[in-house]
Amino acid sequence: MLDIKLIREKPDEVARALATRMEPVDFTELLAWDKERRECIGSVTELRARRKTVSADIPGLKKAGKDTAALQAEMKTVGETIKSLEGRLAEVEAKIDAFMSMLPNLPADDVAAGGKEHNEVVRVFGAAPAFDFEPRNHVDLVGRLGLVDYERGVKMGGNGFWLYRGDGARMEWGILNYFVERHLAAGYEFILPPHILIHRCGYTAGQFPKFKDDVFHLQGEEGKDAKYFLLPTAETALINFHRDEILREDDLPRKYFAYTPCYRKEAGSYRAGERGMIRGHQFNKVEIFQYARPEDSSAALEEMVAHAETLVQGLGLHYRVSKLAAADCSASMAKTYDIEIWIPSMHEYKEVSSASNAHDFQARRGAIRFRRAATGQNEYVHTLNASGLATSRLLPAIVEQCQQKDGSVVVPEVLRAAVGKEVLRPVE
RNA sequence: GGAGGGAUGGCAGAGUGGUCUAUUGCGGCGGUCUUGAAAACCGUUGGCCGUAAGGCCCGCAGGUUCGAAUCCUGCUCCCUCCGCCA
Repeated sequence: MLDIKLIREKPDEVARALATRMEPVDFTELLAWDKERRECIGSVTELRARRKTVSADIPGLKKAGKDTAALQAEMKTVGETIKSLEGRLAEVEAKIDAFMSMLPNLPADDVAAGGKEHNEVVRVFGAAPAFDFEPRNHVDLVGRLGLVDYERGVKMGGNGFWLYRGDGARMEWGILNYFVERHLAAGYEFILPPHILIHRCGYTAGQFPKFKDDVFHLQGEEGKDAKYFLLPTAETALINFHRDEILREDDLPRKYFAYTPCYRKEAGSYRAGERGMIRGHQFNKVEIFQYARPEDSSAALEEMVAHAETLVQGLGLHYRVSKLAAADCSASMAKTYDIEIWIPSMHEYKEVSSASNAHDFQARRGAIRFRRAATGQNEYVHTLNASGLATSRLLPAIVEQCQQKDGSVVVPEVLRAAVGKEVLRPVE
Protein backbone atom coordinates (compact mmCIF):
# COMPACT_ATOMS: atom_id res chain seq x y z
CA MET A 1 0.00 0.00 0.00
CA LEU A 2 1.29 3.42 -0.89
CA ASP A 3 0.95 6.38 1.46
CA ILE A 4 -2.10 8.33 0.36
CA LYS A 5 -0.53 11.48 1.80
CA LEU A 6 2.20 11.18 -0.80
CA ILE A 7 -0.40 10.96 -3.60
CA ARG A 8 -2.27 13.91 -2.12
CA GLU A 9 0.85 16.05 -2.00
CA LYS A 10 2.72 14.91 -5.11
CA PRO A 11 0.26 13.17 -7.43
CA ASP A 12 2.28 13.87 -10.55
CA GLU A 13 5.50 12.51 -9.12
CA VAL A 14 3.78 9.32 -7.96
CA ALA A 15 2.05 8.89 -11.31
CA ARG A 16 5.35 9.32 -13.12
CA ALA A 17 7.08 6.73 -10.92
CA LEU A 18 4.25 4.23 -11.38
CA ALA A 19 4.27 4.75 -15.13
CA THR A 20 7.64 2.95 -15.22
CA ARG A 21 5.88 -0.30 -14.30
CA MET A 22 2.24 -0.06 -15.34
CA GLU A 23 -0.35 1.68 -17.50
CA PRO A 24 -0.76 5.37 -16.63
CA VAL A 25 -2.92 6.02 -13.57
CA ASP A 26 -5.27 8.90 -13.03
CA PHE A 27 -5.64 10.11 -9.46
CA THR A 28 -8.42 12.64 -10.13
CA GLU A 29 -11.19 10.47 -8.76
CA LEU A 30 -9.11 9.20 -5.86
CA LEU A 31 -8.24 12.71 -4.77
CA ALA A 32 -11.92 13.71 -4.91
CA TRP A 33 -12.83 10.78 -2.64
CA ASP A 34 -9.96 11.68 -0.36
CA LYS A 35 -11.23 15.24 -0.08
CA GLU A 36 -14.75 14.06 0.65
CA ARG A 37 -13.44 11.62 3.22
CA ARG A 38 -11.61 14.30 5.12
CA GLU A 39 -14.60 16.63 5.04
CA CYS A 40 -16.80 13.85 6.40
CA ILE A 41 -14.36 13.15 9.20
CA GLY A 42 -14.29 16.85 10.08
CA SER A 43 -18.08 17.11 10.30
CA VAL A 44 -18.51 13.87 12.23
CA THR A 45 -15.81 14.83 14.71
CA GLU A 46 -17.42 18.20 15.32
CA LEU A 47 -20.91 16.74 15.80
CA ARG A 48 -19.66 14.04 18.11
CA ALA A 49 -17.87 16.61 20.26
CA ARG A 50 -21.11 18.57 20.61
CA ARG A 51 -23.19 15.52 21.43
CA LYS A 52 -20.67 14.46 24.01
CA THR A 53 -20.74 17.80 25.83
CA VAL A 54 -24.50 18.19 25.78
CA SER A 55 -25.16 14.61 26.85
CA ALA A 56 -22.78 15.05 29.77
CA ASP A 57 -24.75 18.13 30.86
CA ILE A 58 -28.15 16.46 30.80
CA PRO A 59 -27.98 14.63 34.15
CA GLY A 60 -26.97 17.88 35.90
CA LEU A 61 -29.83 19.80 34.31
CA LYS A 62 -32.28 17.07 35.26
CA LYS A 63 -31.08 17.15 38.84
CA ALA A 64 -31.63 20.91 38.88
CA GLY A 65 -35.21 20.26 37.84
CA LYS A 66 -34.86 21.60 34.29
CA ASP A 67 -36.74 20.11 31.37
CA THR A 68 -34.30 18.45 28.99
CA ALA A 69 -36.77 17.12 26.44
CA ALA A 70 -35.85 19.71 23.80
CA LEU A 71 -32.13 19.03 24.17
CA GLN A 72 -32.71 15.31 23.97
CA ALA A 73 -34.74 15.71 20.80
CA GLU A 74 -32.02 17.87 19.29
CA MET A 75 -29.34 15.34 20.17
CA LYS A 76 -31.43 12.62 18.60
CA THR A 77 -31.29 14.54 15.32
CA VAL A 78 -27.55 15.08 15.75
CA GLY A 79 -27.17 11.32 16.27
CA GLU A 80 -29.03 10.61 13.06
CA THR A 81 -26.89 13.06 11.12
CA ILE A 82 -23.76 11.44 12.48
CA LYS A 83 -25.02 8.03 11.43
CA SER A 84 -25.74 9.11 7.89
CA LEU A 85 -22.35 10.84 7.57
CA GLU A 86 -20.66 7.70 8.85
CA GLY A 87 -22.48 5.68 6.25
CA ARG A 88 -21.21 7.95 3.51
CA LEU A 89 -17.72 7.86 5.02
CA ALA A 90 -17.67 4.07 4.92
CA GLU A 91 -18.67 4.11 1.25
CA VAL A 92 -15.95 6.56 0.31
CA GLU A 93 -13.34 4.71 2.32
CA ALA A 94 -14.26 1.46 0.62
CA LYS A 95 -13.67 3.11 -2.75
CA ILE A 96 -10.35 4.54 -1.62
CA ASP A 97 -9.23 1.16 -0.25
CA ALA A 98 -10.21 -0.65 -3.41
CA PHE A 99 -8.22 1.81 -5.50
CA MET A 100 -5.19 1.95 -3.22
CA SER A 101 -4.94 -1.79 -2.71
CA MET A 102 -4.61 -2.33 -6.48
CA LEU A 103 -1.66 0.04 -6.88
CA PRO A 104 1.83 -1.50 -7.03
CA ASN A 105 4.80 -0.22 -5.08
CA LEU A 106 6.94 2.70 -6.20
CA PRO A 107 10.13 1.41 -7.82
CA ALA A 108 13.37 2.29 -6.03
CA ASP A 109 15.35 5.19 -7.52
CA ASP A 110 17.99 3.00 -9.15
CA VAL A 111 15.52 0.63 -10.83
CA ALA A 112 15.27 0.84 -14.61
CA ALA A 113 11.90 1.68 -16.15
CA GLY A 114 10.05 -0.79 -18.33
CA GLY A 115 9.72 -4.54 -18.71
CA LYS A 116 12.13 -7.44 -18.48
CA GLU A 117 13.97 -6.44 -21.64
CA HIS A 118 15.49 -3.74 -19.42
CA ASN A 119 16.74 -6.17 -16.78
CA GLU A 120 20.43 -5.77 -16.15
CA VAL A 121 22.92 -8.55 -15.46
CA VAL A 122 25.05 -7.30 -12.60
CA ARG A 123 27.24 -10.32 -11.81
CA VAL A 124 28.17 -13.69 -13.25
CA PHE A 125 29.67 -16.57 -11.29
CA GLY A 126 31.60 -19.34 -12.96
CA ALA A 127 31.07 -20.42 -16.53
CA ALA A 128 28.72 -22.72 -18.37
CA PRO A 129 30.25 -26.21 -18.39
CA ALA A 130 31.67 -27.18 -21.74
CA PHE A 131 30.71 -30.73 -22.65
CA ASP A 132 32.67 -32.87 -25.10
CA PHE A 133 29.55 -34.96 -25.59
CA GLU A 134 25.89 -34.30 -26.24
CA PRO A 135 24.49 -33.34 -22.79
CA ARG A 136 21.17 -34.76 -21.70
CA ASN A 137 18.34 -32.66 -20.36
CA HIS A 138 17.32 -32.99 -16.74
CA VAL A 139 14.08 -34.83 -17.47
CA ASP A 140 16.12 -37.59 -19.09
CA LEU A 141 18.75 -37.56 -16.41
CA VAL A 142 16.53 -37.66 -13.32
CA GLY A 143 14.47 -40.38 -14.96
CA ARG A 144 17.46 -42.58 -15.80
CA LEU A 145 18.99 -41.95 -12.38
CA GLY A 146 15.69 -42.77 -10.66
CA LEU A 147 15.59 -39.48 -8.77
CA VAL A 148 12.22 -38.13 -9.87
CA ASP A 149 9.09 -39.96 -10.97
CA TYR A 150 6.91 -37.82 -13.20
CA GLU A 151 4.36 -40.44 -14.18
CA ARG A 152 3.51 -41.43 -10.64
CA GLY A 153 3.53 -37.79 -9.54
CA VAL A 154 0.89 -37.04 -12.15
CA LYS A 155 -1.02 -40.16 -11.10
CA MET A 156 -1.37 -38.65 -7.65
CA GLY A 157 -1.63 -34.91 -8.20
CA GLY A 158 -2.45 -34.60 -11.87
CA ASN A 159 -0.65 -32.50 -14.42
CA GLY A 160 2.05 -30.26 -12.97
CA PHE A 161 3.19 -32.58 -10.18
CA TRP A 162 6.15 -34.88 -9.71
CA LEU A 163 7.60 -36.85 -6.85
CA TYR A 164 11.10 -37.42 -5.57
CA ARG A 165 12.19 -40.96 -4.79
CA GLY A 166 15.23 -42.73 -3.42
CA ASP A 167 18.44 -40.81 -3.99
CA GLY A 168 16.38 -38.00 -5.50
CA ALA A 169 14.46 -37.56 -2.27
CA ARG A 170 17.70 -37.76 -0.32
CA MET A 171 19.27 -35.14 -2.51
CA GLU A 172 16.25 -32.83 -2.28
CA TRP A 173 16.24 -33.22 1.50
CA GLY A 174 19.99 -32.73 1.62
CA ILE A 175 19.76 -29.51 -0.36
CA LEU A 176 17.13 -28.16 2.01
CA ASN A 177 19.24 -29.13 5.02
CA TYR A 178 22.27 -27.50 3.50
CA PHE A 179 20.28 -24.26 3.19
CA VAL A 180 18.98 -24.55 6.74
CA GLU A 181 22.50 -24.90 8.14
CA ARG A 182 23.77 -21.92 6.19
CA HIS A 183 20.90 -19.66 7.29
CA LEU A 184 21.35 -20.67 10.92
CA ALA A 185 25.04 -19.82 10.61
CA ALA A 186 24.09 -16.42 9.17
CA GLY A 187 21.94 -15.62 12.20
CA TYR A 188 18.46 -16.24 10.82
CA GLU A 189 15.80 -17.79 13.07
CA PHE A 190 14.21 -21.00 11.77
CA ILE A 191 10.41 -20.89 11.36
CA LEU A 192 8.11 -23.69 10.23
CA PRO A 193 4.81 -21.89 9.60
CA PRO A 194 1.33 -23.11 8.74
CA HIS A 195 0.89 -23.81 5.01
CA ILE A 196 -2.76 -22.85 5.12
CA LEU A 197 -3.21 -19.15 5.68
CA ILE A 198 -6.15 -16.84 6.18
CA HIS A 199 -7.04 -14.22 3.61
CA ARG A 200 -5.59 -11.34 5.58
CA CYS A 201 -2.11 -12.82 5.18
CA GLY A 202 -2.37 -12.64 1.42
CA TYR A 203 -3.52 -9.06 1.64
CA THR A 204 -0.56 -8.04 3.79
CA ALA A 205 1.89 -9.70 1.43
CA GLY A 206 0.31 -7.84 -1.48
CA GLN A 207 -0.93 -10.97 -3.27
CA PHE A 208 -4.57 -10.03 -2.69
CA PRO A 209 -6.75 -8.71 -4.09
CA LYS A 210 -4.92 -8.36 -7.39
CA PHE A 211 -3.31 -11.78 -7.73
CA LYS A 212 -5.97 -13.94 -6.14
CA ASP A 213 -6.17 -16.23 -9.13
CA ASP A 214 -2.59 -17.43 -8.73
CA VAL A 215 -3.15 -19.27 -5.46
CA PHE A 216 -5.13 -22.34 -4.43
CA HIS A 217 -8.12 -21.37 -2.34
CA LEU A 218 -9.71 -23.82 0.03
CA GLN A 219 -13.44 -24.19 -0.18
CA GLY A 220 -15.17 -21.97 2.37
CA GLU A 221 -18.19 -23.17 4.29
CA GLU A 222 -21.63 -23.02 2.71
CA GLY A 223 -20.56 -21.12 -0.37
CA LYS A 224 -18.98 -18.31 1.56
CA ASP A 225 -15.89 -16.71 0.13
CA ALA A 226 -12.91 -18.95 0.59
CA LYS A 227 -11.25 -17.89 3.80
CA TYR A 228 -8.15 -20.05 3.57
CA PHE A 229 -5.53 -20.55 0.89
CA LEU A 230 -2.37 -22.57 0.40
CA LEU A 231 0.66 -20.35 0.65
CA PRO A 232 2.37 -19.66 -2.69
CA THR A 233 5.64 -18.86 -0.88
CA ALA A 234 6.81 -18.80 2.74
CA GLU A 235 7.17 -15.05 2.32
CA THR A 236 3.40 -14.85 2.74
CA ALA A 237 3.73 -16.45 6.16
CA LEU A 238 6.85 -14.56 7.27
CA ILE A 239 5.49 -11.10 6.43
CA ASN A 240 2.59 -11.89 8.73
CA PHE A 241 4.80 -13.01 11.61
CA HIS A 242 4.92 -9.46 12.98
CA ARG A 243 1.65 -8.23 11.51
CA ASP A 244 -0.11 -5.67 13.75
CA GLU A 245 2.95 -5.36 15.94
CA ILE A 246 5.15 -2.49 17.00
CA LEU A 247 8.77 -3.64 17.26
CA ARG A 248 11.55 -2.13 19.32
CA GLU A 249 14.14 -0.28 17.30
CA ASP A 250 17.00 -2.14 18.99
CA ASP A 251 15.37 -5.44 18.00
CA LEU A 252 15.89 -4.61 14.32
CA PRO A 253 16.80 -6.14 12.03
CA ARG A 254 14.77 -9.29 12.67
CA LYS A 255 15.98 -12.16 10.50
CA TYR A 256 13.89 -15.25 9.83
CA PHE A 257 13.85 -18.13 7.41
CA ALA A 258 11.26 -20.77 6.71
CA TYR A 259 11.00 -23.93 4.72
CA THR A 260 7.66 -24.69 3.06
CA PRO A 261 6.46 -26.21 -0.15
CA CYS A 262 5.02 -23.48 -2.37
CA TYR A 263 1.64 -24.08 -3.98
CA ARG A 264 0.81 -22.20 -7.14
CA LYS A 265 -1.84 -22.50 -9.81
CA GLU A 266 0.46 -21.24 -12.56
CA ALA A 267 -2.69 -20.89 -14.62
CA GLY A 268 -1.87 -20.36 -18.25
CA SER A 269 1.81 -19.90 -17.58
CA TYR A 270 3.16 -23.17 -18.93
CA ARG A 271 5.57 -22.50 -21.68
CA ALA A 272 6.96 -24.70 -24.34
CA GLY A 273 10.39 -25.87 -23.27
CA GLU A 274 9.64 -25.69 -19.58
CA ARG A 275 9.66 -29.40 -19.11
CA GLY A 276 10.09 -31.33 -15.93
CA MET A 277 10.58 -29.45 -12.73
CA ILE A 278 10.99 -25.96 -14.10
CA ARG A 279 7.43 -25.00 -13.28
CA GLY A 280 4.96 -26.97 -11.17
CA HIS A 281 2.05 -26.56 -8.80
CA GLN A 282 4.18 -27.48 -5.81
CA PHE A 283 7.86 -26.96 -5.20
CA ASN A 284 10.16 -26.76 -2.21
CA LYS A 285 11.69 -23.49 -1.17
CA VAL A 286 13.50 -22.02 1.77
CA GLU A 287 12.79 -18.34 2.17
CA ILE A 288 14.81 -15.79 4.11
CA PHE A 289 13.19 -12.66 5.43
CA GLN A 290 14.18 -9.47 7.23
CA TYR A 291 12.40 -6.68 9.02
CA ALA A 292 14.72 -3.66 8.93
CA ARG A 293 14.89 0.05 9.67
CA PRO A 294 14.30 2.12 6.52
CA GLU A 295 17.85 3.45 6.50
CA ASP A 296 19.25 -0.10 6.69
CA SER A 297 17.13 -1.83 4.08
CA SER A 298 19.23 -1.09 0.99
CA ALA A 299 22.31 -2.63 2.57
CA ALA A 300 20.18 -5.51 3.88
CA LEU A 301 19.05 -6.34 0.34
CA GLU A 302 22.65 -6.51 -0.90
CA GLU A 303 23.54 -8.69 2.08
CA MET A 304 20.67 -11.07 1.39
CA VAL A 305 21.50 -11.47 -2.29
CA ALA A 306 25.14 -12.08 -1.44
CA HIS A 307 24.15 -14.64 1.16
CA ALA A 308 21.80 -16.44 -1.25
CA GLU A 309 24.58 -16.48 -3.83
CA THR A 310 26.92 -18.28 -1.45
CA LEU A 311 24.44 -21.17 -1.45
CA VAL A 312 24.72 -21.59 -5.21
CA GLN A 313 28.46 -21.08 -5.07
CA GLY A 314 28.71 -23.79 -2.42
CA LEU A 315 27.15 -26.17 -4.93
CA GLY A 316 29.66 -25.10 -7.55
CA LEU A 317 27.04 -24.05 -10.10
CA HIS A 318 27.21 -21.39 -12.77
CA TYR A 319 24.75 -18.55 -12.30
CA ARG A 320 24.23 -14.85 -12.84
CA VAL A 321 22.51 -12.08 -10.92
CA SER A 322 20.07 -9.71 -12.62
CA LYS A 323 18.61 -6.50 -11.37
CA LEU A 324 15.01 -6.44 -12.55
CA ALA A 325 13.41 -3.54 -14.36
CA ALA A 326 10.40 -1.92 -12.74
CA ALA A 327 7.64 -3.80 -14.54
CA ASP A 328 9.33 -7.17 -13.95
CA CYS A 329 9.36 -6.77 -10.15
CA SER A 330 6.41 -8.20 -8.21
CA ALA A 331 3.80 -5.58 -7.45
CA SER A 332 4.77 -5.25 -3.79
CA MET A 333 8.44 -4.76 -4.45
CA ALA A 334 10.49 -1.62 -4.92
CA LYS A 335 13.61 -3.44 -6.08
CA THR A 336 14.39 -7.03 -6.96
CA TYR A 337 17.47 -9.05 -7.83
CA ASP A 338 17.08 -12.48 -9.37
CA ILE A 339 19.69 -15.18 -9.06
CA GLU A 340 19.44 -17.14 -12.27
CA ILE A 341 20.99 -20.52 -12.75
CA TRP A 342 22.26 -21.97 -16.00
CA ILE A 343 20.20 -24.83 -17.40
CA PRO A 344 22.38 -26.25 -20.19
CA SER A 345 19.60 -28.06 -22.07
CA MET A 346 17.52 -24.90 -22.28
CA HIS A 347 20.45 -22.61 -23.06
CA GLU A 348 18.81 -20.34 -20.58
CA TYR A 349 19.20 -18.96 -17.09
CA LYS A 350 16.25 -19.74 -14.79
CA GLU A 351 15.40 -18.02 -11.55
CA VAL A 352 16.36 -19.90 -8.38
CA SER A 353 16.09 -16.91 -6.09
CA SER A 354 14.32 -13.62 -6.10
CA ALA A 355 15.55 -11.12 -3.53
CA SER A 356 13.46 -8.04 -2.96
CA ASN A 357 13.05 -4.96 -0.87
CA ALA A 358 9.40 -4.02 -0.34
CA HIS A 359 10.28 -0.82 1.51
CA ASP A 360 7.23 0.01 3.67
CA PHE A 361 4.66 -1.29 1.15
CA GLN A 362 3.90 -4.56 2.94
CA ALA A 363 4.47 -3.06 6.39
CA ARG A 364 1.76 -0.51 5.67
CA ARG A 365 -0.69 -3.23 4.61
CA GLY A 366 0.14 -5.27 7.69
CA ALA A 367 0.54 -2.39 10.18
CA ILE A 368 4.07 -3.45 11.09
CA ARG A 369 5.93 -0.63 12.79
CA PHE A 370 8.81 0.10 15.12
CA ARG A 371 9.25 2.78 17.72
CA ARG A 372 12.06 5.14 16.75
CA ALA A 373 14.01 5.57 20.00
CA ALA A 374 15.25 9.05 19.18
CA THR A 375 11.81 10.54 18.50
CA GLY A 376 9.41 8.16 20.25
CA GLN A 377 7.46 8.04 16.99
CA ASN A 378 6.21 4.88 15.34
CA GLU A 379 7.39 4.27 11.79
CA TYR A 380 6.74 1.51 9.29
CA VAL A 381 9.55 -1.03 9.00
CA HIS A 382 11.00 -2.10 5.68
CA THR A 383 10.55 -5.75 4.77
CA LEU A 384 12.84 -7.83 2.60
CA ASN A 385 12.64 -11.35 1.33
CA ALA A 386 14.82 -13.66 -0.71
CA SER A 387 14.56 -17.24 -1.78
CA GLY A 388 17.36 -19.19 -0.27
CA LEU A 389 16.63 -21.10 -2.46
CA ALA A 390 13.95 -22.76 -4.55
CA THR A 391 14.99 -26.34 -5.21
CA SER A 392 12.82 -27.11 -8.20
CA ARG A 393 15.28 -25.47 -10.57
CA LEU A 394 18.33 -26.32 -8.57
CA LEU A 395 18.07 -30.07 -8.98
CA PRO A 396 17.76 -29.77 -12.78
CA ALA A 397 20.75 -27.42 -12.78
CA ILE A 398 22.79 -29.82 -10.64
CA VAL A 399 22.13 -32.88 -12.75
CA GLU A 400 22.62 -31.03 -16.00
CA GLN A 401 25.70 -29.06 -15.01
CA CYS A 402 27.33 -32.01 -13.20
CA GLN A 403 26.53 -34.75 -15.73
CA GLN A 404 29.17 -36.95 -17.32
CA LYS A 405 29.38 -38.66 -20.67
CA ASP A 406 28.06 -41.99 -19.34
CA GLY A 407 24.90 -40.35 -17.97
CA SER A 408 26.15 -40.35 -14.40
CA VAL A 409 26.10 -37.23 -12.23
CA VAL A 410 28.79 -36.10 -9.83
CA VAL A 411 27.13 -35.11 -6.55
CA PRO A 412 28.26 -31.67 -5.33
CA GLU A 413 30.54 -32.12 -2.35
CA VAL A 414 28.27 -30.40 0.17
CA LEU A 415 25.49 -32.91 -0.60
CA ARG A 416 27.51 -36.13 -0.54
CA ALA A 417 26.88 -36.94 3.10
CA ALA A 418 23.13 -36.46 2.64
CA VAL A 419 22.94 -38.49 -0.56
CA GLY A 420 25.42 -41.09 0.63
CA LYS A 421 27.14 -41.21 -2.76
CA GLU A 422 29.73 -39.30 -4.74
CA VAL A 423 28.30 -40.24 -8.08
CA LEU A 424 24.75 -41.05 -9.11
CA ARG A 425 24.55 -43.72 -11.78
CA PRO A 426 21.69 -44.73 -14.06
CA VAL A 427 19.42 -47.41 -12.62
CA GLU A 428 18.01 -50.27 -14.68
C1' G B 1 -18.37 -32.90 17.34
C1' G B 2 -20.87 -31.85 22.56
C1' A B 3 -21.12 -28.79 27.18
C1' G B 4 -19.54 -24.66 29.85
C1' G B 5 -16.51 -20.13 30.78
C1' G B 6 -14.02 -15.91 29.04
C1' A B 7 -11.89 -11.51 25.95
C1' U B 8 -10.48 -4.20 29.45
C1' G B 9 -3.90 -0.54 28.26
C1' G B 10 3.26 -4.27 27.98
C1' C B 11 1.26 -7.77 32.02
C1' A B 12 -2.15 -8.58 36.15
C1' G B 13 -6.88 -6.93 37.35
C1' A B 14 -11.43 -3.30 39.00
C1' G B 15 -15.45 -1.22 36.67
C1' U B 16 -22.79 -3.93 35.09
C1' G B 17 -26.29 3.15 31.69
C1' G B 18 -24.24 9.48 33.15
C1' U B 19 -17.44 13.85 36.46
C1' C B 20 -14.79 6.81 33.23
C1' U B 21 -11.04 12.48 31.16
C1' A B 22 -11.05 3.88 32.42
C1' U B 23 -9.55 2.65 39.62
C1' U B 24 -5.29 0.06 41.25
C1' G B 25 -0.92 -2.96 41.21
C1' C B 26 3.34 -4.83 38.54
C1' G B 27 6.72 -3.93 34.76
C1' G B 28 9.19 -0.05 31.65
C1' C B 29 11.31 4.95 31.35
C1' G B 30 13.13 9.61 33.82
C1' G B 31 14.52 11.85 38.48
C1' U B 32 15.86 12.41 43.97
C1' C B 33 19.03 9.87 47.45
C1' U B 34 23.82 6.71 46.95
C1' U B 35 30.96 5.85 45.59
C1' G B 36 27.80 2.35 42.63
C1' A B 37 23.56 -0.67 43.06
C1' A B 38 19.25 -2.07 45.81
C1' A B 39 15.35 -0.10 48.70
C1' A B 40 12.38 4.16 49.37
C1' C B 41 10.16 8.44 47.37
C1' C B 42 8.56 11.73 43.10
C1' G B 43 7.17 11.99 38.07
C1' U B 44 6.02 9.54 33.59
C1' U B 45 4.04 5.52 30.71
C1' G B 46 -0.84 2.92 24.37
C1' G B 47 -2.98 3.06 19.26
C1' C B 48 -5.72 5.55 15.06
C1' C B 49 -7.70 9.99 12.41
C1' G B 50 -7.05 15.29 12.07
C1' U B 51 -2.88 21.31 10.09
C1' A B 52 -5.33 22.18 14.67
C1' A B 53 -9.24 22.33 18.11
C1' G B 54 -10.69 17.87 18.91
C1' G B 55 -12.61 13.01 17.95
C1' C B 56 -12.35 7.65 17.96
C1' C B 57 -10.42 2.91 20.15
C1' C B 58 -12.46 -1.65 26.60
C1' G B 59 -11.98 -8.78 20.94
C1' C B 60 -14.76 -7.42 15.91
C1' A B 61 -19.40 -5.67 13.54
C1' G B 62 -24.24 -3.93 14.07
C1' G B 63 -28.43 -2.24 17.33
C1' U B 64 -31.04 0.37 21.64
C1' U B 65 -30.34 5.42 24.11
C1' C B 66 -29.89 12.41 24.81
C1' G B 67 -25.65 9.32 26.64
C1' A B 68 -22.74 2.44 26.16
C1' A B 69 -16.65 -0.74 28.65
C1' U B 70 -21.61 -1.47 30.93
C1' C B 71 -27.98 -3.42 27.76
C1' C B 72 -29.41 -6.41 22.96
C1' U B 73 -27.96 -9.29 18.28
C1' G B 74 -24.39 -11.60 15.12
C1' C B 75 -19.30 -12.96 14.45
C1' U B 76 -14.09 -14.07 15.76
C1' C B 77 -10.60 -15.83 19.02
C1' C B 78 -8.98 -18.05 23.70
C1' C B 79 -9.60 -21.40 27.99
C1' U B 80 -11.75 -25.85 30.71
C1' C B 81 -14.18 -30.59 30.50
C1' C B 82 -16.17 -34.72 27.44
C1' G B 83 -15.96 -37.50 22.77
C1' C B 84 -13.02 -38.74 18.47
C1' C B 85 -8.20 -38.93 16.53
C1' A B 86 -2.46 -38.47 13.46
